[in-house]
Amino acid sequence: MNQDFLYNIFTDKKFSKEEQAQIIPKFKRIEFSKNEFLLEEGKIANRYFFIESGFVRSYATDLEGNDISTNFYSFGDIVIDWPSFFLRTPTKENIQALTDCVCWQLDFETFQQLFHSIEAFRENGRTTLVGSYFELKRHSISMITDHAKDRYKRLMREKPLIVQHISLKQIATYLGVTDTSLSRIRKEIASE
Amino acid sequence: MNQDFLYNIFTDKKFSKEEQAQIIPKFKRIEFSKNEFLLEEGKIANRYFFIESGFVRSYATDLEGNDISTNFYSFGDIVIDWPSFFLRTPTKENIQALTDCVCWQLDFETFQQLFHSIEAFRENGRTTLVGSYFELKRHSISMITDHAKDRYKRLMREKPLIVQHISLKQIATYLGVTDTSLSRIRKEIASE
DNA sequence: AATACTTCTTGTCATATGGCAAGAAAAGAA
DNA sequence: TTCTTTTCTTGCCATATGACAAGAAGTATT
Repeated sequence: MNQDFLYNIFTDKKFSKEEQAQIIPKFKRIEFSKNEFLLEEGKIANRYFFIESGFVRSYATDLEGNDISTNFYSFGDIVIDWPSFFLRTPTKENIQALTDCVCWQLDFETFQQLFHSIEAFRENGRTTLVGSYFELKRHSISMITDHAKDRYKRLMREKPLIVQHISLKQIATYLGVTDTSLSRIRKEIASE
Repeated sequence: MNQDFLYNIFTDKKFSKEEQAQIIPKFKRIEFSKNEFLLEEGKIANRYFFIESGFVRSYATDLEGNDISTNFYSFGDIVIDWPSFFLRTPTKENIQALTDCVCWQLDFETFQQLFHSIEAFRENGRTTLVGSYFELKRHSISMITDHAKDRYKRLMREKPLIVQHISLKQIATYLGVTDTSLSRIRKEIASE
């Protein structure tokens, strides 16, 4: 039950000792086995997580039943379905452990209590959400302006751990290409 | 200086009379002429707006200097660069009036004061931000799963005003196609 | 080690969309 | 109105990427 991990999320720089003492003990350690779901499509996200170890993927399912990776998560990342968590609506995504994981979770009700009572906590939460928004927009613009190869190169540069640990097919849907194409792209890059 | 418009944004359902009285007078009416910028790349967004009338577009500029529409705004919409406004960083987008506009603006400092003092205001703000996130994700997934023609049809269905008032070129970059392609798509749809 | 299963690679061919350029149409300026 | 500029359409050809299928490589299971 070592909470050191959480002290690196809610750091001294942003939170007073008292605030840390109010926030950190509210998180509950939870383990997921490989392939287990952190959240399933259709359910309301009643909690969110920080990942201490392991890899996680979120994905949406299109009309033909193909899944599209929407994000990958690893050490230190927050895993949350923002719309479902805050709008209290059924999620459209699945979030699944790709490996065994250790996470720290907080439920919605506790979140609300902290959010409305601790200014630093809500500033921090807002910053995190806006950070996710920013990343999503970058990805979205990249889908328009960049070719598949450049998108893959950027992913390699910015999230090398993902590229190393996640299967080609799952990365391909994240980049908006087929696994066939991504395999060819990898080949080209290897011979550059 | 008729504030009826703002009472439809901060409705009775979500805000008490007292809260409305604290919030609404803080907004300042402002007009923009066609082509005027509400925000320019490189600057920090120190305010945001609600549009009472007119059309607005936000766009990013890629490496070759082409602009990519990231969003369109009309009556009742909030116009804000979330990352720049909240992270206090220079924006990467331009936001420009496509027609003469009437807006209501709130500056960051005033926003902060309201955000931290009125619970309903911050719940509302959070909801709005998450709504934007959700829309962005839908658009992003649509870029991967749908063909250009379907993306255009959806835009026609969901934002008919945009399709009617915004130029083909600007819609094209939003949909991630060339103006040439969009012109052909329109032709096909017309003959269906 | 042998079997089954999933993931990755590679070939062939198809197709959605891009690039470029020339007009046509529409909008704005004089 | 006339002139100018911008926006939109259309033709021709190029190309990035998809679809499908077969095999290879890797991983898991017994």
